[in-house]
Amino acid sequence: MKVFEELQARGLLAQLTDEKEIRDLVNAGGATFYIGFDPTADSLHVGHFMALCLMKRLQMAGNKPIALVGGGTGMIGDPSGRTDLRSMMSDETIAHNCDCFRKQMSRFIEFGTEDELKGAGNKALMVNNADWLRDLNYIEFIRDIGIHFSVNRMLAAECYKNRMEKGLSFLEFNYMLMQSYDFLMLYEKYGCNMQFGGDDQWSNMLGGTELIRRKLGRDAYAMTITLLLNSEGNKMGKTAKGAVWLDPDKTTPYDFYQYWRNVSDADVMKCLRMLTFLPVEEIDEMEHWDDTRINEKKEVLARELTTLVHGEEEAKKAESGARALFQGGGDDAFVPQAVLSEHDLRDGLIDIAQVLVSAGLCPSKGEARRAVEQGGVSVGDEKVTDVHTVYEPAFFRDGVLVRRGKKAFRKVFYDEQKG
RNA sequence: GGGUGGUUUCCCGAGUGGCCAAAGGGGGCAGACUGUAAAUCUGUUGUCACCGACUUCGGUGGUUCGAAUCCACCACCACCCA
Repeated sequence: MKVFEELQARGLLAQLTDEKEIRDLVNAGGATFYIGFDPTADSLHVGHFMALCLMKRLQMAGNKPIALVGGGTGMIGDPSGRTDLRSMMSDETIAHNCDCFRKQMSRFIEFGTEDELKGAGNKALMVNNADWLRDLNYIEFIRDIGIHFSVNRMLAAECYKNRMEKGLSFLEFNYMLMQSYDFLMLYEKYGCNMQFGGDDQWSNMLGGTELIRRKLGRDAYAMTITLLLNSEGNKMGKTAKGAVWLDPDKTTPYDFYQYWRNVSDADVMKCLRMLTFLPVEEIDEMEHWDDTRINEKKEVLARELTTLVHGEEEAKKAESGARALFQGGGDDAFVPQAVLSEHDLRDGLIDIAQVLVSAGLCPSKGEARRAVEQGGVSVGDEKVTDVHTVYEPAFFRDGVLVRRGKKAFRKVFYDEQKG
């Protein structure tokens, strides 16, 4: 199976400007393609994951990837799918975020130099559109680029529609022009003939192919990836606490593993297909597993993805920790830990609410107290029923498993040296 | 530039002088049922030294025994007219 067919089989492809051309180019390894990333945070998250995988797959098939970070467009903010104005960022923040992106992306794709990209190889390149957007001359820009855009057509575009009610500033309205200009620049500089992106980027991407056609009379192609939505129709990778990050300091490998271990039944197969690198045949096979093995599927999903992002060792630890907590067995050395210190003591003792808060299991003592009152807390094997329960620090010397609710665990230690 | 309406707790949204830590819904959390799923039901949802105290209703001042509620100014937003 060639790449294109594989992508298709995994249900990754959403819209394409020219299916036949794209298939031939991509399968022959003849594409130099780019995907844009807005540097809105200092880590990539699950929402970027599919794009990374796509880059990896295409690079493995011999195509040349360009990762474009939107240092320039990031200063404006893409109005697509948003209902409010995105806050602008300082240069330093953007530069820092770009660095972080590069580091994380290196796990997936192989970067090289500019010359390598232009030459025969297919090492990836990372570029920043601030390099050409920043010093644009307004008059020249609107004369050379702006003239090719029809406001009427832009307003009809999906990405601006939902903003028509809420209000859309001229600043943001320019986003499409800049993204189109990016494509044009990359085409001229590196012969970049294809752009990929999330399905919500479709209109912006078309803007680019059209601009290239008008300015240069050449064909360029665009293709979007299906947005990964859960069965409720929301973007995946978001939790109540925010995004699921790829950075282990922002989302621990254990939590990352748990996120996938807990996807709803309805979403498992879709995730396996779209996100993992397991052979399509193997996934097709899993389709026929009977319902009792649903949890097995979830484990496969969680293990595969955690391995991709954090490495095999971390994935094993996360799995082992999870098994220790939920199924007995596994090794509880890998359960997330927390350390209490002298600061947590009151009269030489520590109360249950403080334990929960210090261990990061509850955000406030009020909530901690409530959790206890509602019977959701246990320490060791004992369910805690009294809010006023106190412990000797020595009790935690060798680590005690503290549990809040069904899924939040922490192995708690006491160490007076710490802090 | 002119006019009108608005800014409430995580979100939406009630509240127009004391009975307001503030209705209702969503979301979150906990419990029951389960499969670390979904659905459903129940409880809960500002903070703390939690029978009590403290802080919150765009900002700053003011009126009042007492303000989210009244007044003044400022900021921001939406809609209409130019």
